[in-house]
Parts: sequence; C-alpha cells; structure tokens
Amino acid sequence: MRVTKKIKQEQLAILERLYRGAKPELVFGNAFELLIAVILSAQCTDKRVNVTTARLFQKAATPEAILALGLAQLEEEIRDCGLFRNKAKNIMAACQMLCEQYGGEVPADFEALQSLPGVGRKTANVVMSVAFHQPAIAVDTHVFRIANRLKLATGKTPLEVEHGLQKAIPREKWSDAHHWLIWHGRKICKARKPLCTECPLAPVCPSSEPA
DNA sequence: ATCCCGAGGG
DNA sequence: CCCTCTGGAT
Repeated sequence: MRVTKKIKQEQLAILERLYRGAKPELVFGNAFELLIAVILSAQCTDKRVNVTTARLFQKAATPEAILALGLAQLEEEIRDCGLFRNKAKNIMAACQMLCEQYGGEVPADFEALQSLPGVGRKTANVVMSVAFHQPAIAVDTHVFRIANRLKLATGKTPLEVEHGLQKAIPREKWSDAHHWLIWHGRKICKARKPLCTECPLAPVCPSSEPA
C-alpha cells in the first residue's frame, strides 16, 4: 500500500474518532508535579506513578521540599516505579537546578526543560504540550512504532519521526494526536502482537496483517 | 516471558 | 549506536 497524503488524512480521521478526548492518565496539579510524574513514568505504568506521586507530593510537592527530603528518602518514595536510583538522582539534580537557576519554577521553555537532568526530548515535549499548552508531539515508544507502521511518518530515530508527524498533522492537533497514537499503541497496535483483525485502521494501514 | 508514554553514559 | 538501569503488571 502506498500511503499518500490522502491516506494519512484518513488515518488521522479514524484515530481522532477512536480516541477523541484522550488525555494523559497521569495525575498532576501543576507543571512541577507533571514534570516529576513524567520522569517517573519511564518503564512504569501511569497507574503506578499516580500511586507513587500521591504519596510523594503529600510529603514534598516542590523542588525545595524534595531537596530537603534527601536522596535516600526519595529513592524509597519512588522505588516501586522502577529505575529508581537513576530517577531519584536525576530528580534531585533537576530540583537543584530549578531552585538555583529558575527560581524554583518549571521553565516554560523547551531548551531549558531539556537541559534538566533526566529530562530528554520526549519529557520536555510532554511538559510543553500538557502543562504549557504549546503545540508539541512527544515521540515515545508507542508513537514511534505506530507512526512507522502506518507510515504516517517514518524514520530511524524519534526525532525524525517527530518532524515527519509535524508535517503530516495540522499544528493545532499535534498535542491531541500524540495521545491518539499512545492509546492506539496501548489498546490495539501493540508492540508484539498487534490486533490487526480488530483494528479500524487496517484498511488504511500498510503494515496490517490478516489473521 | 514480555512489556510499560526514556535518558544518560560508554 | 548499544548498553544499562528497575519493579510491577499481565
């Protein structure tokens, strides 16, 4: 199947219809809480992150408070999210930078966000999009896989796919489309055994395989 | 067994 | 570019 511009538009229309109103499952009250939640969400379910952050933010919900908590205590708080030593170290360093360079506030700036320890391109895009309502497409493992399978945007790296998606999707829908692709990846277009037979996009998907 | 909304280091 | 870090869910 050759995926023309027209087919891409059909793919997006179906995704929008399927996942309209999809939003992040992560619970947060402000940009800082979202930032921490997204860092914790790597290799961890959102539900688990929500349990952890509810407990954590009760004790420490600002960069200052988390610094005061100390590394060892933070590790204990976030242990069951996985990768906890790396995440704790990065969060501590990020909080220190937020306090020293950004007045204790999360900067609404992509480059500044990405310069924080533990914050890469994907996390910075999520924060810009969800907390600051800027058009952005965060390319995580799902978005990368689905975009390539649909040939909505192809590429060997998340950055290439991000740029491809920016061309294929109208700017005002970037943030929403990110969530459509996530949910499609979770529910149907799974990494190992995609459920092609029950996928509404099968007729417009070059990777769809019949049962 | 296999996957979960990654990032940093070698 | 590949490796490592990690517990929980299914």
